[in-house]
Amino acid sequence: MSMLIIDFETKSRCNLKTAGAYNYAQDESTDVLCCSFIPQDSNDDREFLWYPSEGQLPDKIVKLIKSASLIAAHNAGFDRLIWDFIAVNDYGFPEVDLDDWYCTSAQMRVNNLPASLEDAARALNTRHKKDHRGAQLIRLLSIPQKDGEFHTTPELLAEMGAYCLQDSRTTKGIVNATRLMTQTEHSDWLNNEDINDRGVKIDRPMALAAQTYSNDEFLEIATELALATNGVITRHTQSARAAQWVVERLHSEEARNMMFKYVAGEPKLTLDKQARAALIDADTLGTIELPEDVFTVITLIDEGNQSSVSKFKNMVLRADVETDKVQGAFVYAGASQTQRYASRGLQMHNMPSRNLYKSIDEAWTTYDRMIKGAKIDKPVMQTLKKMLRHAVMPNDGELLVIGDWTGIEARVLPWLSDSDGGNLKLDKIESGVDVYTEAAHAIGTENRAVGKVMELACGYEGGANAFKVFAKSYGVVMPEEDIKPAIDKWRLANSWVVTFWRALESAAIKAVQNPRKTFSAGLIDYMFEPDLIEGTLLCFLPDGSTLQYPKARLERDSFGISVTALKASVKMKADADEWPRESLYGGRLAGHCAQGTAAALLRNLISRVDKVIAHVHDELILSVPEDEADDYLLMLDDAMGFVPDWAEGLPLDAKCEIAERYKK
DNA sequence: TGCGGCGGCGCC
DNA sequence: AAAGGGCGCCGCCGCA
Repeated sequence: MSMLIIDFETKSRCNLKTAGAYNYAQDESTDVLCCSFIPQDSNDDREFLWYPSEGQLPDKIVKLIKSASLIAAHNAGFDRLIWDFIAVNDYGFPEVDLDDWYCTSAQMRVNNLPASLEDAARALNTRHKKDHRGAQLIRLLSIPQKDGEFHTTPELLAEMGAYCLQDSRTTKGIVNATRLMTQTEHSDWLNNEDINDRGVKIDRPMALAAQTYSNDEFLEIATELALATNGVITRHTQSARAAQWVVERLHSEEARNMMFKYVAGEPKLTLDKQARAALIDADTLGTIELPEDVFTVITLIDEGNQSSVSKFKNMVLRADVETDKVQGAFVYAGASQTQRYASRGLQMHNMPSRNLYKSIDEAWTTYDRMIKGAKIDKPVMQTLKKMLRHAVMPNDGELLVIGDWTGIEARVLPWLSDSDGGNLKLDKIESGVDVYTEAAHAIGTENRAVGKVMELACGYEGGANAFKVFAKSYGVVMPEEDIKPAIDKWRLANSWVVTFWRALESAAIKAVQNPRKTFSAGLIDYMFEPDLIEGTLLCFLPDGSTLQYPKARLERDSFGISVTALKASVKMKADADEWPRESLYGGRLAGHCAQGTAAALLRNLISRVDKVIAHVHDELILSVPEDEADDYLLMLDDAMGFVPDWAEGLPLDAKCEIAERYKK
């Protein structure tokens, strides 16, 4: 295998960040500034740099490309588009098959390292100092200047070339300091590129109308806020100011206490959604009395705080002008701890799903009003929020087929534990026993909601805090002194999971103590590889895929020894000298294994199913020709119920439906 | 003016 | 045995 690392620097009038890579690459103003080529082989120190001013790509580089088995780039999705849309047509670059692309950022993510070149290099200590000049050069050369023209200074271009080469050297460094993607990972990455190319069609007129409504509403809210607060608060987003303003106007200690949340044990003043709900509820019940202006302010902030509405804006900015499709929304292994997918740009993974319209007819009624610009139900922001999913639509002449796995993680966790108690739980789930009611009984209550909160909050070693967070969102109230005993009772009734936490933790510790030997917990295997990334703890999931914990080591704290490792998702602070770390206690390991295995199931499903346009962790969305929708529905139902060889004994069940619009 | 940190909010 | 975990985006705010 010979890999050629390439890197484009480009310029454009199109805003890459807001328009996305697909629009950027196809914008007529987009052009190449330079491109670097470096073989990945550490024994091969050739380097090539090409500028468009040299004319067509020289033969020796064309030969180099043709002799390479893979073309690698950091965020190869971007370089692939520049290559296909610009370099092949304008500069004689040879065509490269999709299958021959390789993404080094994806390689960082499968190694559980930060995705960006800069951060991956910092985490690996291969390059410490942030390259401010690089960012400066991008501002100088890649975007139009104030006069609307681009700099063409040869000196600056030469500096950009050097910067481009340096990036490729850094890429070569991090590629060779970490594990390459396996064939399966590479093929899953390619499947993701396919989905990104396909795109998600959005309803442009509806998204545009939504923006008009929300702009008007934001203005109105701002005016009323300023009026109610004498100009102290001028926007609903001024959270610190609003919290201060409100707390100063509360009469009772009890009311003020509702405005504190605890972060790492420290009390913090907040006027977040839960604090607002608590204040309003207590006022309604009469246990506290809110001054009228405070009530007004809280209500206004509630109405304004529908951040999801900004997705309408993203849809319009990112949709292709001709096809109305948003491409490139998914990131393979974007969640590096668990290898779940992430979604960016038009973030498909956090569309509002609660308190939506009960029937699609109600949604269509609102839709008609929106398209006409007529009045829609108040509060306006809530109405728009309800409509957001429906702005995602099938391709022309097609229908959506949506499938949703039932309680996937609640099944995966007991299955992974490979225990009698876990199997009993699976049997109950399969035979339709209501596990929430049962959990309620286990802790001595008939209240099913309490049981639900216990099940959701406790599976990953969550304590009283976790319980409270879930309890609030499900409207469950439990006296403080009852919480801890309830958790203890739940753990007693689910001792298989407590055993599994301890087993995972112990296997991880033993693995680090005994390099290259395998230690099991349930269906999970751990092994420590001392020569990978300063020592990496490998976690093998049942499908053979791995979760990685780089720079793993044993650390002693007040409770004893535990494994700690680099935490990719927390950004290293500018003045820090080591990348942030995390402690791998049993509950956290269990969470990673359950999410990771669910993600493995989804990847497996995606590799078997055609016409996928989107997915949301346990949900798959296809766009299929209308007259084939019934067939695809049956197919998807089968595909989602199919249990791969490696998952024998795991019951899978899905709800699938045909829909004219995306919905919950 | 640009940035990094942080609070807030949405989802599974 | 203490600990929910995993994300991305938006806007504010303080600092350089």
